[in-house]
Amino acid sequence: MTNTTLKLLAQQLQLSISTVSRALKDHPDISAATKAKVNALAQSLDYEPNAYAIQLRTQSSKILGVIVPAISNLFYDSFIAAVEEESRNNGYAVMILQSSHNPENELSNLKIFRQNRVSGVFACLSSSAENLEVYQKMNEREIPVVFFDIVPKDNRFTKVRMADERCAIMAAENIIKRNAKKVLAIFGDEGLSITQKRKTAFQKFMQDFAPKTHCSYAHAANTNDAADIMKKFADKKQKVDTVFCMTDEILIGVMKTIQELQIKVPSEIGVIGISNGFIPNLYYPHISYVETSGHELGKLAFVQMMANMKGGKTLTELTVDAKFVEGGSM
Amino acid sequence: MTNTTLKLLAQQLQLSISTVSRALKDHPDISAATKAKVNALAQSLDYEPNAYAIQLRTQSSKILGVIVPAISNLFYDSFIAAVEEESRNNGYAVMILQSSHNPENELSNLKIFRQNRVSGVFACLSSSAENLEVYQKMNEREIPVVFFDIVPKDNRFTKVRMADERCAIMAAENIIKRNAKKVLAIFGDEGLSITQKRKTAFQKFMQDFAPKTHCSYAHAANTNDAADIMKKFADKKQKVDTVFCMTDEILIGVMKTIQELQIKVPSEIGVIGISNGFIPNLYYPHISYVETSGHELGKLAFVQMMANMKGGKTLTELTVDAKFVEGGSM
DNA sequence: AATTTTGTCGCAAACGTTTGATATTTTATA
DNA sequence: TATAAAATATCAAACGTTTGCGACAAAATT
Repeated sequence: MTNTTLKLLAQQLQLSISTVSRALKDHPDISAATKAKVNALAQSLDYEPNAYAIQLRTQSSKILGVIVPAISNLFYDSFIAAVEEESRNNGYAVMILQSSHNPENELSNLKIFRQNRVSGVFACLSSSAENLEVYQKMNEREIPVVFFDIVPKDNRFTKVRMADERCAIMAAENIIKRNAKKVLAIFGDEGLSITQKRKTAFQKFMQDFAPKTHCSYAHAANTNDAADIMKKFADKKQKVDTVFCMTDEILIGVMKTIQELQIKVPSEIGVIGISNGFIPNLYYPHISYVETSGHELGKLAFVQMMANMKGGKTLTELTVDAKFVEGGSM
Repeated sequence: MTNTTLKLLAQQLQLSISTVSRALKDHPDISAATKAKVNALAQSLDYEPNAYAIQLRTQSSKILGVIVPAISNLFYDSFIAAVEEESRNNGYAVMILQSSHNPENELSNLKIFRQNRVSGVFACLSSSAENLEVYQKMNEREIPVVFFDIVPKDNRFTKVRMADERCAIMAAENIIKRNAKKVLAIFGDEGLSITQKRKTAFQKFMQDFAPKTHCSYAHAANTNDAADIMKKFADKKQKVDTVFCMTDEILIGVMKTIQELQIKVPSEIGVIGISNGFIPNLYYPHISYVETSGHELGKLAFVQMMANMKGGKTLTELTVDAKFVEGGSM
């Protein structure tokens, strides 16, 4: 079955293509009678405007691109969900590509976006090795880029992210409030700026406000690493009374060890994390956490995108605030 | 900055547009010398073919659509991830839309796909009220549809899904092996065919092979429901010794109650689920589960899509097999 | 009655490609 | 040396829209 086009409608109605086009868009030049006829036929023939032709003609697509390290991730999936929702409500469709933490994929994904002439891209850097010229090139082509979560240091770009320092400090506050004496703080990939920000803020805060609290620092690349680290610090000699987990992956690893060794929470050990809340609520008692909402971030990113597309360049760095959610683990 | 087009390249090289086009595609008609020149200029001017023009001209897009109830979901996110990966490796980009379990959204999403002339769509039904004419219309327009997970009964369509009956039976087998006497089996939304299939198979198997085992059946719409149900069955009078959870959501709820009441797993209660494995491994001991891999299903769906796009209609219903993964909860 | 305004509609070019047919030059064959 | 064959490059139409401009009638204004 051949697709119905403006031309086809025009032929059947003995009208010109332009008249049909205008009728369908409710253009004032066209009489009500004609509009009615056109709409009726379009309806019965299932006319669907060809987005390609429109985009080619108008040089503007209604598609936004999202690059994410992985779709299957508790934080990014909710970010994507939020962006998709906002987009759809504003007449945009979303194209999602994953970089799998691989800069090469990131590049080829960007290429796909360029070829599909997306009208904007949300990007999360896949590695600490920032390859920014590509993004700069996007901007030169008037394709706004909004970075999220893992953002470049460079301030030629628009960025939205969690209030990383605030998150870390909030966690530290609650650790101090618990009157912890020996703290284990496990952070993520050392290469990422997000890690550095959180760690620096945490460290400084602890030194300033609880100089007598002994803090150990560790980095875990994944869940198993975190479980191992926790194991090491759970033995008699260096037993810690509070553990801070920078990510969900780390929290999961830590909890694995805690459950395995049957350490009591919160009496024997206090646990606090940074999370969107899903994982912390899986345990009993619920783990206390500083909330970072992928959903919120997605919504913020979207308004930034719209702002960038409408007005001139708004080279801001916005953060979404964090809040502490009391579980029963502290 | 204006985009570089074939026309621009042609002008600068004093060649015709068609020559440039053919040179870039390594067409045998064009001499090596010309090809070299063209490629060099294209490179230095960052030429990117305009996907819209190509799609308009060739009437075929390199975009696939995915409709999913929710992106932020432990099963669907891995399905999406797999489809995206396969697609990218085959030169396709993926457009993802969520229906939020709402048939209306499902319809408008399909519209977006039609207007963007996607060359195929993966669809997961958003409700038991199957609105199939729309999908039939897609097929008539030669846009293949591959249903996944929640599929229509109608056999005019291509479907891939988990081997639902097998999953349930495998779980039942392991329950019998444990020598369970009082079983609580919690299933999901009663309206979905996937629930019916699993429940029927489970029930029949238990009756046939362990007629003396007492089974209670319940349905939970979400995590909290499951937690409540579990609470009811954990009291003295009707204490169960084994619980079967049809979904991750249910498992989470059940485990919440189990942790809260400090019931020992597996000595006091055996727990078994159907899952992709992420959630079961969060607990200690790991929960035994029948594995249903969204990733596997995604890969299967993709090959079905390719088959449908190449050859004629292959109206098959394929299932991906399940396997039992021993945790320590049985 | 002559002129202007208003209401409808059509013409044609453009967006950036692809591709069958055709033209031109070079090389090989008779 | 003439002629066929091969190599190379060009022409022009088409894909389905949008949109500035012009055309023509009927209605309104002088």
